[in-house]
Amino acid sequence: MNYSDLKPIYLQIVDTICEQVLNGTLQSGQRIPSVREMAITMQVNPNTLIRSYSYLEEQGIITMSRGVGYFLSQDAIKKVISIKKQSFLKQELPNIFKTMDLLEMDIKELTQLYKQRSDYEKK
Amino acid sequence: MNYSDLKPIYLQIVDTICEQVLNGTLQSGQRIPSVREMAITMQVNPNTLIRSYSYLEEQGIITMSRGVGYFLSQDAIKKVISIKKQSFLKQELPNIFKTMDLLEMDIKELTQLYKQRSDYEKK
DNA sequence: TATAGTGTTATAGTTAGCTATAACACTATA
DNA sequence: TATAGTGTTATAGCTAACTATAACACTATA
Repeated sequence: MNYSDLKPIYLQIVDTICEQVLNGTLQSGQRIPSVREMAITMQVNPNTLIRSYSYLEEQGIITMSRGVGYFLSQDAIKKVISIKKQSFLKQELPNIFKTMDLLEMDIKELTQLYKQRSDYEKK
Repeated sequence: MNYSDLKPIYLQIVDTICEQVLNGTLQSGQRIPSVREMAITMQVNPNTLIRSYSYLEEQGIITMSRGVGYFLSQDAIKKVISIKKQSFLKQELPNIFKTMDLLEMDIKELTQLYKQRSDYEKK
């Protein structure tokens, strides 16, 4: 993991896990790696990882059985998508459009950039 | 000012000042409010504000004369635009496109959202 | 040259985030 | 029931960001 400075590590881990839910690395309903395991994978202190897991639990994306482990909710994918979509539409998008205004960049230019990157970045 | 948690206040202030450069509230070559004044305006400690000003100075957007004050560089607007553009293209845009993939949102949908908000948000 | 207005630095204290380390509590199971 | 693997909590210490407050240094100017 490459952690950036501007976002707390525990939230960056949340993002990583959400991605893994969406891309199928982690499967709905299944158990996810234990706190200690994941802490090692993410090269992070167990306490920090618990923050990530607790956060995901609050959001209803994972659930916990004491002494057993954490599990993805049945509708984990739905939840992740709905949360991501919400924050994209309400928080990120307004900022993006604002920046575009400042840079005097119109939607046409953005479309070009989108298509360009599709040529080589997309799977 | 409404400060968010995820970005240091001094950087949020940097953003605010950059905006004011671009929208003409602050004029190229002119003096900008003193550390103390701006600290009050931004409802922030002078030390914090010095961080913002120092950061802007490093970027070449403002310059300092001891005992006199801070001034916008002659080419402040150019510098702000070039820095913003750089970070938009290299940092933000890739993330935006990535999120769009995750949400299975295509450029068409984004264009619609862009045009919608134009109807009521834009000046 | 005194002074008001600049920027600057220092001290001390708070908080959030993170770390290392250790101990504790619960559960499944051999 | 012992034990290995879960999650949990606690202690102590670090750093970055921020705050309050005060003192210091430089510059323009009355």
